[in-house]
Amino acid sequence: MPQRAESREKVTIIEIADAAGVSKSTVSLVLTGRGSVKPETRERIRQAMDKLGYVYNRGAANLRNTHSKIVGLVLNDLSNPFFAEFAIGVETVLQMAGYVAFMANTSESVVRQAQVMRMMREHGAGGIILCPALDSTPEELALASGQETALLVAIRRLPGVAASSVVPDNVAGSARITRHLLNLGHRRIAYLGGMSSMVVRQDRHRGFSEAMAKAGLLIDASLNLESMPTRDGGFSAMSSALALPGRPTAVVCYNDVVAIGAMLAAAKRGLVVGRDIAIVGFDDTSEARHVSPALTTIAVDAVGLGERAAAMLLERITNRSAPPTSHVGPADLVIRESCGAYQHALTAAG
Amino acid sequence: MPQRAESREKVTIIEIADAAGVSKSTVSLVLTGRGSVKPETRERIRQAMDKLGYVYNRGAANLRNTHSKIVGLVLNDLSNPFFAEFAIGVETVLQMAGYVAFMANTSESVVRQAQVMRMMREHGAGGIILCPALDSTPEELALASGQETALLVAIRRLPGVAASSVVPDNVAGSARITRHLLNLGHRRIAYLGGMSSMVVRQDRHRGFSEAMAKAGLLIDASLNLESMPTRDGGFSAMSSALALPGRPTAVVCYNDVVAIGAMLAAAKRGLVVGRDIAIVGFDDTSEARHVSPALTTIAVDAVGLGERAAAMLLERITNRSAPPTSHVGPADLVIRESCGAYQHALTAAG
DNA sequence: CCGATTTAATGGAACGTTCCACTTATTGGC
DNA sequence: GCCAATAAGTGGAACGTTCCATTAAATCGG
Repeated sequence: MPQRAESREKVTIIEIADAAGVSKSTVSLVLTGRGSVKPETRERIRQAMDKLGYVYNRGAANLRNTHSKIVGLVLNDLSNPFFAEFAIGVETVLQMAGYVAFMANTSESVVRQAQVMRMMREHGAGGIILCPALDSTPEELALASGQETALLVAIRRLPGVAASSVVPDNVAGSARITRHLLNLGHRRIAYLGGMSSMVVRQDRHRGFSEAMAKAGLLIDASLNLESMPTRDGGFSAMSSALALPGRPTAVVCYNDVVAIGAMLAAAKRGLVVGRDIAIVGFDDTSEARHVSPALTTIAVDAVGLGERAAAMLLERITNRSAPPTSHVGPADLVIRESCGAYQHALTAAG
Repeated sequence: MPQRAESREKVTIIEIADAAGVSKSTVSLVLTGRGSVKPETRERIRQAMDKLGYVYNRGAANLRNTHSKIVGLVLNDLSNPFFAEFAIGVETVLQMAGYVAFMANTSESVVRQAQVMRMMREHGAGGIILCPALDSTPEELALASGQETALLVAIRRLPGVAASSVVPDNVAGSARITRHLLNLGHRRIAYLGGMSSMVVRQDRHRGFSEAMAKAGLLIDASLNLESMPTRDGGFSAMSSALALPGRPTAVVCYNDVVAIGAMLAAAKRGLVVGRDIAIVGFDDTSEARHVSPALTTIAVDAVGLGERAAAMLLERITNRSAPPTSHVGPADLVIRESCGAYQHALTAAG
């Protein structure tokens, strides 16, 4: 009866060597596939490993190697499906390359972030993909990741940090969706949600402003409303917006979850979204598709960004001393119901 | 200017010792906090570590230790918000205890699952929390986790595997929501979605059957419809159900995502969910709350299950040789709109 | 002021690998 | 049949820690 694990204590390369009647060096050779070993011997060693239930000890190997096949993935908010999808993309590519991911969730806490990054370095991670927590500073990150560990900052750009980066094209996406509303005839457009201290908000708002300016429109300062980037935040900011004397006819939201909050607020006031008012989001999370009316938004392909991030990090890990690179991913307009485009088409046709 | 990382190469405990004028043993003492070291000396060592940018090497330490502070978390479907929430719960407890999680997503692939579990063991994980991929067999798992690595199976019960387990009370939850529909006067109730090979489906369907039997109702075999546990699966299964000669007046779905698919199918046939037909789910994902009409479902507290799983695993890791334990979490009825309870109350009152 | 105890610190042998420098066998060219 | 080249395999010194057995110095009770 072969293939039976029957070990009590940890079985090592040396016991395999004894069982197969070779030296530990030879076992190491078949483990790493490096030297040349007679097929017959290789087979004998393989069988000994199966029989004794051998488990390769990467910790010990890395002690000599330096090359660890571990990558850290630090997420600011795993409960947000957008980041979950991003993580899936990252993981797929890493697994393909034989790497394993240390995944951690910071819940927007910079102290947790520092903790987990330190942990990852201590475990010998060759690189870290970081979606930084809200108040991350470049200084912190500089010392949280030494030059042993390649750093890649994703999703949230972090000016002033020497690392690779992967972000969606927030400016272009925001400009795109704003133009869409302008094309539908809207002139009084609000920008709603997110705090202006957030870099992503700054980028998206810039896209909005540029599109408005290009259309020759002034921006009414009262139509720029901040909020927490949550459903509740969107709800209350939208409530304020609707109480304004000059109520907007269209609203560009910071992201989908804010937009959905805003939609609820509008509905509560008896407005039919897509007819009485246009509301659009950003991200194209799966919720955007299934909310009613379905949300017009900007798709940024979270999975694709994750894959790209992983690929770029691996490149930088293997090809050490390559300079940090940046990638800006596409941001595509997805027209659904909440912008009233179909309503509009109908009116125009009839 | 203190606190400056200025290392080119990896700095070790020995260099710290030299810099602080002590032996490596003393540095190890302050690192582990074990022996008694003069506060003054401790401080000197701490400063040397800061100045040289020392990073503790856990791989090397574990070589002696055996105790690794790594726990693996293997998820079958991270894109499902339910598992993302579960993961958050797990991670919170692990981080609190100074552990770090190796998180991996198998996308229901048993070969990926085997790969990542092997990887985790190779990295010296002290335990693994596993949400098993669909066709996992007890045999595979037995050899995928040796007796070095404590195994805890979560969410999906796996009969015949010697491991701790944490699952929600699927039978009771399903019975509960079925009784709710019976109380609303429904008699012709379908069970929809999931494949009957899935243990979770078996448990949930059993709860359904028992509640029906207790109400003295026979189950019409044509009203037990399988489907993939996805939105599309729910959609097509519901379409078939509606084409049936004796159409059901209520539908108990395998989970929320199937239920949402079913709702779409019903809406497409011109039925108003919650008035013309009752549809209920299971899990209480965040989508259930925000879909329209809001979904009546069973809440199982994914985060809580995750926390519990992590706590139980840690217990078993530290208190080695403790026998495997099981936990069955609560499953509470959440009444919203899709079951028509409000409609029903209205009718009853008027 | 002595022996016993406590405190503070130290070498050095593990831990399980890799990999370099070697040795032996085997093969090939001529 | 000889030399060179290749194939197959081997010891032993790292790698960065921990921890046991010691030592040296300080403290203490009587």
